[in-house]
Amino acid sequence: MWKEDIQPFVGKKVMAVENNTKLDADRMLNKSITKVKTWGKHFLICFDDFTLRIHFLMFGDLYINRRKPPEKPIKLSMQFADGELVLYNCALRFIEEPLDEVYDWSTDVMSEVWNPKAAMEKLKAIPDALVCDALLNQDIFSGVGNIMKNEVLFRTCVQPLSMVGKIPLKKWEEILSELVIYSYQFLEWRKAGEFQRHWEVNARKLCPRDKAPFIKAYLGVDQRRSYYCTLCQVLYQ
DNA sequence: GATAATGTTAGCAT
DNA sequence: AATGCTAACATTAT
Repeated sequence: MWKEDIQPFVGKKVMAVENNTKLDADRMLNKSITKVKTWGKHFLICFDDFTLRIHFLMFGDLYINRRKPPEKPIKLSMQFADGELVLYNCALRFIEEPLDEVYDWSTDVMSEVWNPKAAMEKLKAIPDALVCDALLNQDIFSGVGNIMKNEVLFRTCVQPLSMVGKIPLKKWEEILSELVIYSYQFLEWRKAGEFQRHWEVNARKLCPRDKAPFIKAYLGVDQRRSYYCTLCQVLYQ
C-alpha cells in the first residue's frame, strides 16, 4: 500500500532531509526518486545510481505529508517541494549496486515473476528442515512472516513441526499457492486496517474447525511463536 | 504497568 | 574461517 501511496513522489527531487541515522542521507539532496520497488519486506526507493533500502522491522511506519501522532522520534524525513515522507522505527541502508544484481525477484511471493518451482527446488535441498523454519526463510519465500506462517499452515492443515522432506509434493503445492493467496489477502486487510480480525489461528485460543484448544509454542531455529491444532493439522515426520 | 510480539542484524564469543 | 548467540531497536495491545 505504501508503494502505491508514494507514487506521487516518483520523479520528485529531495529538497531537504532530517536524518537521525548514521547514513549519509545528504547524498539524496537534489536527487530525484526514479522508482519505488519492493522485494519481500524490503521497501526500495531508487535514485539514479543508488537505492535507499528500508526495512520496517516489527514496528516501522511511513507517514506521508504528516507526522505520526503522538510525536515520536523520526528516523528519516525526506522533504520535497510539495510534500514529505517520514520514516519511523526502520532499518535503513543504501544499496550501491544495480538492484537486479542484489535481488532475485523470483523469490518474492508477491512478485510478478514469483517462481514456485525454484522454491520447490530449494525445499528439496533441505529435507530435514522444519516447515515452520522453511516458510520464514526469506531466500525462499521473501515477504512471508510469522503470522502468515501460522495462518497458511492452518489453512493447509500442516503442523509447524513437520519436516520439509516428509510433506507430499501435492501438499507443498497447496502451501505455495496458499502463501500467495494469503499475501494478497493480507495486503487488502491491512489497507482496510482490519488484518487482525481475519486471523484464524494466530493468537487465537480455540480451533474454529473442531473447537480444540490451539497449541502455542515457540518453534524452530528462531523460536518463533506458533499456534496449531493437533486434531486437524497433520504432522508429517 | 508489565509483558509480549508482525523482524533483522551488528557485534561479540566460540 | 565459520558458526552461533545476544542485545538492540522501539510501539502497542492486552
